[in-house]
Amino acid sequence: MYADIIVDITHEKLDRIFQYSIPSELRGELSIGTEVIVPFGNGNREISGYVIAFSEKTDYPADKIKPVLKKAENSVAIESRLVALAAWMKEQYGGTMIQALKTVLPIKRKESSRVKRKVRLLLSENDAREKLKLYLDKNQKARARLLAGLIEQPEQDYELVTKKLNVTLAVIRSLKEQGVLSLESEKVLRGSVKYKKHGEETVCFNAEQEQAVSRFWEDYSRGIFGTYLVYGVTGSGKTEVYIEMIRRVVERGRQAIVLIPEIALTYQTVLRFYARFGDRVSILNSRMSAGERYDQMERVKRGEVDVMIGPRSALFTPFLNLGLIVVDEEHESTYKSEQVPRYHARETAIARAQMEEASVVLGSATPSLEAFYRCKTGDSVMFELTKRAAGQNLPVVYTVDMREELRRGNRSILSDRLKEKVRERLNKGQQVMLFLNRRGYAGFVSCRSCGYVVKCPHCDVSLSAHKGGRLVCHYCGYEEQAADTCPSCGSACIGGFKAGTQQIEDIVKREFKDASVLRMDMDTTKCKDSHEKILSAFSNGEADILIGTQMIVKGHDFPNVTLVGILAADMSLYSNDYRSGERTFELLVQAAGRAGRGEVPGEVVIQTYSPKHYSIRMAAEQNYEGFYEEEIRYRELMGYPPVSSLLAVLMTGADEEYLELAAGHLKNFAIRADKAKNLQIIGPASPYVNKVNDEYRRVLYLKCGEKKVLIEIKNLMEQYIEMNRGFQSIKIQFDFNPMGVF
DNA sequence: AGCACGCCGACT
DNA sequence: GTCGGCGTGCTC
Repeated sequence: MYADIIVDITHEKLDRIFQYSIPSELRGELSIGTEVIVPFGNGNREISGYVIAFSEKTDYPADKIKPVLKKAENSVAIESRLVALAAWMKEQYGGTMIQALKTVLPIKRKESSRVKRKVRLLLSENDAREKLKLYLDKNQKARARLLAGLIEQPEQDYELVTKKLNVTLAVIRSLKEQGVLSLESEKVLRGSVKYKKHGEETVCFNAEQEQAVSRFWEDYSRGIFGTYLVYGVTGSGKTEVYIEMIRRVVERGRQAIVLIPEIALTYQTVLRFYARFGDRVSILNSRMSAGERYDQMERVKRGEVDVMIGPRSALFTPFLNLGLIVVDEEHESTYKSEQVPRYHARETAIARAQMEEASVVLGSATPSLEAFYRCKTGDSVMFELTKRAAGQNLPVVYTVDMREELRRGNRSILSDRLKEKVRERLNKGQQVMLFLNRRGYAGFVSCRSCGYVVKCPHCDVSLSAHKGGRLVCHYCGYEEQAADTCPSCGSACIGGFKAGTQQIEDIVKREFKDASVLRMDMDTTKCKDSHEKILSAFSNGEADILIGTQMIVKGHDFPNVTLVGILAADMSLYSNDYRSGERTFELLVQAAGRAGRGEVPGEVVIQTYSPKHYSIRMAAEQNYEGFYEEEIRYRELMGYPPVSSLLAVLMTGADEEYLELAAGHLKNFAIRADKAKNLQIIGPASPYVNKVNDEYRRVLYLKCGEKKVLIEIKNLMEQYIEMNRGFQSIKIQFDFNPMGVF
């Protein structure tokens, strides 16, 4: 009997099974998922690993097999179920088993995992240059390379240095001994949020809520663990429904996970859970340190927690008897991981629930096409909540055709109707929200004479103009000062183009001189709590108008907001992204939902250049089903998810020509591997953003009606990539049903 | 990742 | 010849 072990080191070459013999004293002690200490390599360094399977036979020479040393101390007995889930994720989303395990396993290293290693030059520039000369004379190439790199940029990340300059730890060490550089590690620790305990509330359910809970409970009691979609407009009391379902599940001695998009945005929701379940609730937060997360997981394992609330990663809470997973605001794109494995929390929640005999409840006011499609095909049961709990009415929506405005000679970003409405509200002492769709599009700087656009030297994106003449790259943070004349033709006609939130702030301030204005976007919320501060300032009535991007439309009720203006509703509509219609609809409905949350009925003004587009029309009518019908027809026609499956293969490399070549080879391989010829292969194409951080990118799309086929092809491609050394200098990632096109 | 091994230019 | 830097390959 041998134990198949995955060694806990992040490196692709070690991402495979190593077999160890099991000494007699450990027999029966080990199970799948146990963390163990094993001897490894020459000199038998002791490292940790996870048992992922047991096998009777081995292909490896028996005399070379070493025994497992012991179980890891304070070994987090990670549930074998989580290892199984990791295996499922690896299969579904690609990547290595190690990567999958790392996303699934509780964080065990107390603080050290948050440590970042940095290399810093200790010499002055002159001394360094002298030293560099010395190295070059001695023909010490690696040292010279490293030093030259450090002269350019005296402080760098360890990983960056080793990769970019292609030097090994040995080189860095010897330079350290010579006093040329220092290798330091930075610890990052942050405080947690404290939650107050509240008294219990009594809740009365309306008929729809009652029906949802009882239908769910009927199934649950009979041992039917299904997937449900709570489709309810904002303010229809979804949270109460979740809480009641969880209460019943917890009463049966099982635990529940509640996934929410971002903790800060649903602070009020969290408080409600806290009020109901007290300290049996634990909260995971993206701002928490590894140590704090670890403590939470320890509490979970000691059985002190019944309900875990948190973002995507909370899905992997090691509950022993998981009974229910709630995915709130299920349509949110933050549920899709941007790192390998690029899993979707909704799909993964459903998979985990099936493995552990638990139910899944999805909730949204604007369900994802995927979730709604599941209901149509009978894979999920839908509960509809149509009544706003407090009995408020839906807002009145006006659509303004901006082409018409232009024809009438209004060249402002604000339509006459919106201006008039804003003034009306200001006179009444009510608040207004102005919402700008997407920041990235606006504010780029171009030359009106020759058309030159100022771009980031490291990424293929235009720089955005900020206050004080700074030009900033939103991808890598690069900054430069804006030039007075065009660097290409010398013309003075160079300047900012279109409007970002900053420009709109200026325009609004000019238009409504007596109103106080707050702005909320990526720049004003960089600081830790600034997000909360701006929202609470607005909530307290410290400003009349709030201007912002996506982030102002989610969470937080502002009872005094009676007008919402959507400035450029179609800004994201005509990118060639297959989800743009869905995203536009979602945003518009959510933004409109901000109006009239108090007693005064709300109004919404949607400014658009394409008032006939179904996303905008249906959003104005608040008609989800109408939108769904149109959108699903389009997805069907084009073979996009959820009707078909789409696999994006992302390739990144520093050498563009070589990347192109490799991408072509991979495409040809896919064509050959697709024996039944039921695959549609598109590309390799240059993504919209062609270069990030000096690395070029290419993308290949594979479409197929059957997901199984795509997964098989993905597995074959992974093998092919591993076998051929030509792919070594290229990073390849798989992304199933990506959140957009690249 | 980390360690040993072996190649190759530089220097006693 | 030998010393030391640096790339390469292996780890059950």
